[in-house]
Amino acid sequence: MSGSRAARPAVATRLRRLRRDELPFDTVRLARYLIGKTLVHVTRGGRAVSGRIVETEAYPPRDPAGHAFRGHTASNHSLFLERGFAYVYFAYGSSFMMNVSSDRGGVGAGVLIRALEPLDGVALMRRRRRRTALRDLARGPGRTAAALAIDKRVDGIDLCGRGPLWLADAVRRRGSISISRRIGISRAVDWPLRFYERGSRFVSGPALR
DNA sequence: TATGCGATATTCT
DNA sequence: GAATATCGCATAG
Repeated sequence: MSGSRAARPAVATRLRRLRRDELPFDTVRLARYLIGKTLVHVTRGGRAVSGRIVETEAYPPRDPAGHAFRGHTASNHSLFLERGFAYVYFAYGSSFMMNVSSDRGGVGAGVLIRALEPLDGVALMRRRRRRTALRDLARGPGRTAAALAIDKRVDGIDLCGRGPLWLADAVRRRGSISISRRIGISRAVDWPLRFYERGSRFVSGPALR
């Protein structure tokens, strides 16, 4: 039931925030780098919700499947920021999705955050996501945004700054990284640009192994 | 577990 | 008007 207010200690708010100079410029390297790191969102009331990043997808410069492919527009502006900013968009009439901008300013590229292993604020995530199993709270990009209450309001925010949404160090050493094709796209479908922690039950897509 | 399908809003054509 | 970096429910096996 939702009455589990056994407030677990907030792990993520004690983690060191990532500095921009630690983030790789290269989109693929950034996508790999982010596996195992922590994403934290503190909303009104100071409640922290966080998770371990277990799945990412790279959308490098000149990628036909990337939202920046047709050039700079008002809606994809955040993809053109320097690395470490949030690009949030709304798709399919129901889901927000978050990217971490990559590469240098003026270059449109980013890393889609596809799945998290919940850490802090599980009760709050459950409330936002309805009665869902722990495994499904943030398994998929739309679910991740919903669980963390990520929407257009945080588009363009600096994930290496002092704002309410940020990237932090890993809570523990990560497992090895597996690679696959990306999910849900129709162009450049064969490019091996999806990365996930091998064996994690919190990864989206068909059950692994 | 796997597959299929409808819903839904924003963006670009 | 078409397409979409998805989700949740339904159904079958």
